[in-house]
Amino acid sequence: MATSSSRTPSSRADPLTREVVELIGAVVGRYYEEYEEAAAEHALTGAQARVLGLLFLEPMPMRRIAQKLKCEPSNITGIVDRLEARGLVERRPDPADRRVKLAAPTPEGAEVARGLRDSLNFAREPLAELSREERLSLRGLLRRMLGEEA
Amino acid sequence: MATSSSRTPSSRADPLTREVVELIGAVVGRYYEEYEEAAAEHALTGAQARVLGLLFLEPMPMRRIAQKLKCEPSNITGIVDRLEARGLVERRPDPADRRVKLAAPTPEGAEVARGLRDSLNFAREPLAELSREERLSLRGLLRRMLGEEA
DNA sequence: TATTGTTATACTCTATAACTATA
DNA sequence: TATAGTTATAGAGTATAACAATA
Repeated sequence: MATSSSRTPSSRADPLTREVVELIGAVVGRYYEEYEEAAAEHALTGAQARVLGLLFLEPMPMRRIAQKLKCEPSNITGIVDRLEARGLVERRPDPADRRVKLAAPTPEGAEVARGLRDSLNFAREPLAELSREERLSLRGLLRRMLGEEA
Repeated sequence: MATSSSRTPSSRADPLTREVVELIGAVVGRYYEEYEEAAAEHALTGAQARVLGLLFLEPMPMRRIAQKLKCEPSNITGIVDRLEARGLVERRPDPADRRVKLAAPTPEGAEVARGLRDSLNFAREPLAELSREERLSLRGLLRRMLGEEA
């Protein structure tokens, strides 16, 4: 299905779409960069920061972290190990199923997660260029792009 | 300058800005995911695909690749090694400075880079939700966000 | 002396496969 | 037997430090 889907014009997108894709790429690069910097300020790797941020929203089983991050469950073991060694996350037993371990942020972990989130909000410099009206417009367009999942 | 910039309100951004930041985060996650998938379809890692895409735009010295990707120059050696081993990139001497090695895509590398770019354009599904007018609007907003660099 | 690219080293992230303890 | 989490392993990306060749 990925190979020969009948028509595959050499220029797949009109210039406008192509340019918008490029601009999104630029935003992605910038966002990613700032996210990594914010994580590093707390001596965390990007992956560790993402896991901590996820658990800050809601404690969950190891397996579900892997699903959210779209990686193999075996990777989560090490990431949570390192977060746990730093006292930012803890593993709790699940009363309902003794196979399951629920990962949850410690109070200190929650504090770091808040700091991370705020750094990121603070690192929203690009948005400062936009007026309130423009941000409303951007919000609408991004919501449309992302469909109903957001 | 990163530590104590006087006022640091606990809620740094208004709800609208905060939501837009979240939406951008969602777009970033989606874009990144699709980029990695497109790279994997060509049996490339994300980093390899980024280097190849960069060289496709313009051959450049190893050092400059590192600057563009914001990583240490020593990392580029290995990435280019692997691309070169696959015949996608070659190292050329710089006539002007014999310390410098210019990395450039081979014809096959250029073809793969084109395929990658087109996959990415094709993976613009989210944009399909928007009308031409909306895409124009989005382009304007993204340009504003990114300042004059885009 | 300073710079370019490389090597050596150590750590993290990643996927795969095999293991354990539960269910 | 199936599932949750782990361990073991190997490959790749990353930063740091030291090195050779060239400027």
